[in-house]
Amino acid sequence: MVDDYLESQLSELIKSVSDTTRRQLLTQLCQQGPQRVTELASCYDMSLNAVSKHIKILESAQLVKRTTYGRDHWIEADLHRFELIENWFRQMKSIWELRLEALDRTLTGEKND
Amino acid sequence: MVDDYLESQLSELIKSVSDTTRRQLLTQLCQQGPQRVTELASCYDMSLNAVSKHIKILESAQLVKRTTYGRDHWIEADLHRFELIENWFRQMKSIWELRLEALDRTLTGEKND
DNA sequence: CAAATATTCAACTTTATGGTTGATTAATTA
DNA sequence: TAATTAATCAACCATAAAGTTGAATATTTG
Repeated sequence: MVDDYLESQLSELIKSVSDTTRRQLLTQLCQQGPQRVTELASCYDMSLNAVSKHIKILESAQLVKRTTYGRDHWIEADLHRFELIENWFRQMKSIWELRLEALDRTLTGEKND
Repeated sequence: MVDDYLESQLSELIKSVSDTTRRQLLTQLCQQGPQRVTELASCYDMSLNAVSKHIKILESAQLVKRTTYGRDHWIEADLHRFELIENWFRQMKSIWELRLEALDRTLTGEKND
């Protein structure tokens, strides 16, 4: 009964932002706007290839999009997909809080009898 | 200038919810309240040990807490730490949206000159 | 056209992750 | 007290993840 597709989408999305470098890349892109791969890479203490891979991971999670002009690839943040994750968190918290409130009512003693 | 401690806390938290089984465990705990390890494990198609490990991961991310009575360990969801993740998402989205709005103003043509 | 540049692809290494089984520890119950 | 039960620990395995280097592929520029 659990939506496997949503579940795996959620896993991919969450994993993609679980890495510090990728979170930094996203921050950088949100703050400074679209940038080329080499530009992005210059900020990190790792090979261009490593950064290129991180970008591909963000891309396949649909958190960035790529536009290619000749040999230059422009990478741009696209946080629409954040909604999926945020919904999950919101939903979890509401279930959790509901139980706590119900428990609280029980402990305080139901007034209705 | 980046807070390394916060960063690694965030990574640990996000990683801990990036796994489907752990998300399911959390859901189960939020919906049904505290449960023992064996009870929890009975719902999954994997060994008790595997589930026990998942619980430990959630525990060290401080998303569940454990209370021991004799040989029974009661596990309870505790989503207070969600705030950290939610703050990050909120902050990212606001940076992203700010840039988009600024860009939009630019394209529409600044009225101020 | 040759050299330089931007990027990815491929192969490899190391370490982390998610799972297993078998043994151990501690608490309960018959 | 012996057997059962709840849970972890330890060692292991397979796969995934994060990084490296070197080569390949386009595109641009001198």
